[in-house]
Amino acid sequence: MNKYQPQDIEQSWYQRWETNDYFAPQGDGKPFAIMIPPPNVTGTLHMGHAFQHSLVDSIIRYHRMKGDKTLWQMGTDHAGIATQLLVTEQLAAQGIRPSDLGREKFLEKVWEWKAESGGKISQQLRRLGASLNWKTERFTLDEGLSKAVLEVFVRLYEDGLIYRGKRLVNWDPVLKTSISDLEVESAEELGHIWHLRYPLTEADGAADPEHYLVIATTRPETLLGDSAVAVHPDDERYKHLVGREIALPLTQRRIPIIADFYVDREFGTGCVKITPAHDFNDYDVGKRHDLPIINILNDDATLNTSVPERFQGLDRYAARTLVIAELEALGLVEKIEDHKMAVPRGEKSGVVIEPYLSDQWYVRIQPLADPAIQAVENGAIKFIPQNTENTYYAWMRNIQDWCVSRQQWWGHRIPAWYDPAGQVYVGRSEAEVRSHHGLSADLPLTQDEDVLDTWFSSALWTFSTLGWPDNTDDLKTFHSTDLMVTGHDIITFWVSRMIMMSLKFMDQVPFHQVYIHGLVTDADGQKMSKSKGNGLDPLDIVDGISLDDLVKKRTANLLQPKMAQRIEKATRKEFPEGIKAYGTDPLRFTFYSIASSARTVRFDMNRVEGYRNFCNKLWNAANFVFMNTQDQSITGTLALSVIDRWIISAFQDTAAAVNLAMETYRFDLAAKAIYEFVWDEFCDWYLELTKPLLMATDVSPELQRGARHTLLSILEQTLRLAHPFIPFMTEEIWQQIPASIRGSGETIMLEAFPEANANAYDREAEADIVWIKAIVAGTRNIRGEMDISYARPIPVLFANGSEQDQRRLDAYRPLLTFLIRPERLAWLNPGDPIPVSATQLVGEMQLLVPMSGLIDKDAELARLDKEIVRKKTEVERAESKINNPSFVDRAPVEVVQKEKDKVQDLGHAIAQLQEQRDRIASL
RNA sequence: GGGAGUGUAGCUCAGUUGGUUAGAGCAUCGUCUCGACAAGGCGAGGGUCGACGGUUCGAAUCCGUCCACUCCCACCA
Repeated sequence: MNKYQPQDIEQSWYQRWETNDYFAPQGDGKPFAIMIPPPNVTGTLHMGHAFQHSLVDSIIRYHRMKGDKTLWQMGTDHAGIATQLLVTEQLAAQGIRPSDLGREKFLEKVWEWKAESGGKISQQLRRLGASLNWKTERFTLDEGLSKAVLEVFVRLYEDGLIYRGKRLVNWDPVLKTSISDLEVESAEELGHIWHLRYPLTEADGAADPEHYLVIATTRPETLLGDSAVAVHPDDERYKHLVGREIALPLTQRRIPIIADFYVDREFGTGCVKITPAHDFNDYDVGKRHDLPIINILNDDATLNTSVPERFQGLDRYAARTLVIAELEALGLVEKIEDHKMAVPRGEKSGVVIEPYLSDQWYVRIQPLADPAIQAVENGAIKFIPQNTENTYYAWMRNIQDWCVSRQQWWGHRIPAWYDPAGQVYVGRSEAEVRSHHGLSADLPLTQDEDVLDTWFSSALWTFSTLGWPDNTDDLKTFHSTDLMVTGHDIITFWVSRMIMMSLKFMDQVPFHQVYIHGLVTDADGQKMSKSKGNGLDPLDIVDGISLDDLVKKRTANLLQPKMAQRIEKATRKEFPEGIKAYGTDPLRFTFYSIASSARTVRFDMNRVEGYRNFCNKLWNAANFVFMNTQDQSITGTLALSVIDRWIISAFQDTAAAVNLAMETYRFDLAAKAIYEFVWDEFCDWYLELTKPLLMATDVSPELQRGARHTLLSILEQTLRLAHPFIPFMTEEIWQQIPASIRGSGETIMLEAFPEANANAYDREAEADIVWIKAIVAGTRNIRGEMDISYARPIPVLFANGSEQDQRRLDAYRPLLTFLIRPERLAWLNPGDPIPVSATQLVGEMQLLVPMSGLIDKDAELARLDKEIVRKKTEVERAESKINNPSFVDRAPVEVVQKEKDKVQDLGHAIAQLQEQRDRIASL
């Protein structure tokens, strides 16, 4: 075998798997299905994806190997706003505006773009090794899914669960569309708060220059849309003014002073301007007091015709400047203060969001939410880890009607038509609408211009991908699906809506379990993001990237070009030599290792390096196995030595641990169990212990065959156990295992996943190996501490041993000789003279290395002292427990006995060591 | 303001229902090219488990208070 070079083996295997259709559900096993959270069709793979899909792939491969009829459903999302924005930007670069093209031409461009770049993420998923069923790949805007969307919308409408209404929504003035609460991100920003004087009116209605209320606002331009000033009903300062009027500056309007409990007396002056059309709270106040709702904005956040002419057409911020200037001229600005406040920005556009009054479609959510809450409460759906269900409950128990219309072009167009009188008809098509409502053919109907929120179609994902509304075989077989794997940020957007829609239309939960994984951050715990320039492309870890290319990638297309320099500096510091090509398997193994139940997982390149080393270790171990088994007989009568029986036994523990870890989604523990078995047991001990056996000339052929067989067999089983995590290299090595061991299967992917075999445990062999390890470790410790080269043979003597010790020494002398390189191994009988020696204890037995010429007296004294002190502190601790009557009384008998045994054993040990120490000291 | 989480070795993290000498990887120090592997072998050092109190025979683990950090939701104009 060659050196371990992941890039040599990974690509070709994936192609073979896919060509041979190994990813398709097969067999008669229990169905097991996971739907991929559909990535944006025009997107690229980021670390979060790579992490998530690696986790899912291991689960899928695990179930497939277990014999389940396993489906990992592939699909992509049309990602309405994001994709339309992307294409709009592309066109802008060519100097084209969407409005120049018109709806249809623009959509053609988007489909073109999808055709061009839509395959990218699929290719990246293949590089990751994701065993998705490509053959049934779906797209949220394909024909079938569009049919499902239409069906759902119409049925909801017919059930009275969809309605149209004029409300305040979050409005993105750049994208010119409504967006959902969830797509608004608030961050603290520094701004100002203006304290403005609002003059009271005099009896004749004119402004009273002497008497005014001071109101505080962060948005002075909205003054132009004020309908009232509110005070707290119990506020003694203002009680007498309720009912009087304000002469609203800059306008000719007079507005009332009202009393409402919404007002916080402690804040500012206790007077609040009320602008119902431009603030969610004010909107509610306005409703309660039947105030006029004065919309002062156009859809691009310029001021409209309901304000005085000089403000019309100004952008909201230009208007703010002018409003303040005029108020100052009038002497109505009391003061301006710096102010920290949460500013809502559009997730996609980054622009400040306006509450904006517009006509929108809504889903009446409560009737859908109630059963969805129950499904989690009664355990039909389980969240893992369980506390993540709090996020779900918090959202669902406070849920607001869902605004599902978007003023976009790219998406599912709302199936509603209007006649000239404004009457609305909802149906599956214009033809259906006409026939259903008996409309004459010459009545002109125009379809609603809006499209649906992207999450509307995603909400149907678990069943629409399987063919719903048709009752297909796939739907019957795989729904409800078994597991949904996603990040906690997506619980509200998606998980909750899938549960609601699936219960409504399938009368089934969409999935039985939801595994919520942590968020991948950089090594400093910072969220990876384009704007911070700290993101990593998973494929750059697989394939490697030069420092210059990495810098280029991170600083390209920044929203804030100013950041480029800082990002470049940080990147050059963090990756002075770029990133090496580590390969997919090591990257994947890293993901499993860091996937504990923590809410954030830091991605640390050092760990990738460590797990690359692990893969290399396994590779080289396989190399060793093949070297020692090729052209050698492995069939015929076999005899298993103690080391064979031990490693077989140890493997069962590992298999049990990995199975348990997979059932509980503890990928880190699965990875750890495999890592430790391969490295610490198989490589460090088993391979070493087989060497003397395989090289010996005086050992029976049966035993040698047994060792060769076990080498191959344990390697083969280990490969199967590790396959869900490191699929490529396990396949590559597995293919080289002789068919007499591995069977005639075509691929490791479809072989059985190992389970612990209760009959294969051999505790006796395990105990013997523990003994051998202790002997070897004892001499190694003396060698290491005394600085005795491994090349120099040392005499090793055993004193005070039991019969069992002697039996073991006789049996394992060749093994020990190989591992220890002693000058001799000698058993001392009681009464034999004991030379002054460096000493290690193995149970009661003393392992002695005579000091003559080898060992420094002071060094050995120091070594013994250290050991004696260590044992003494331990014995003291145990003794204090035993001497405590309440411990002896109350602790379980076996715990007490354990402490007593410990004191006794340690007592003997200390006595022996002390004796040795005294002898050496007296030299 | 409401909710959740985290704090264990220099760094990143395990630690399963309270009973281990508190572990691992990386890093550090020493040493070794011995028949798979220097992307390696062997040996070693390193922690009053955030702080304080409580429950208990016994606390990293359970409870309370506090400190520090993180995230989510709702936001005071």
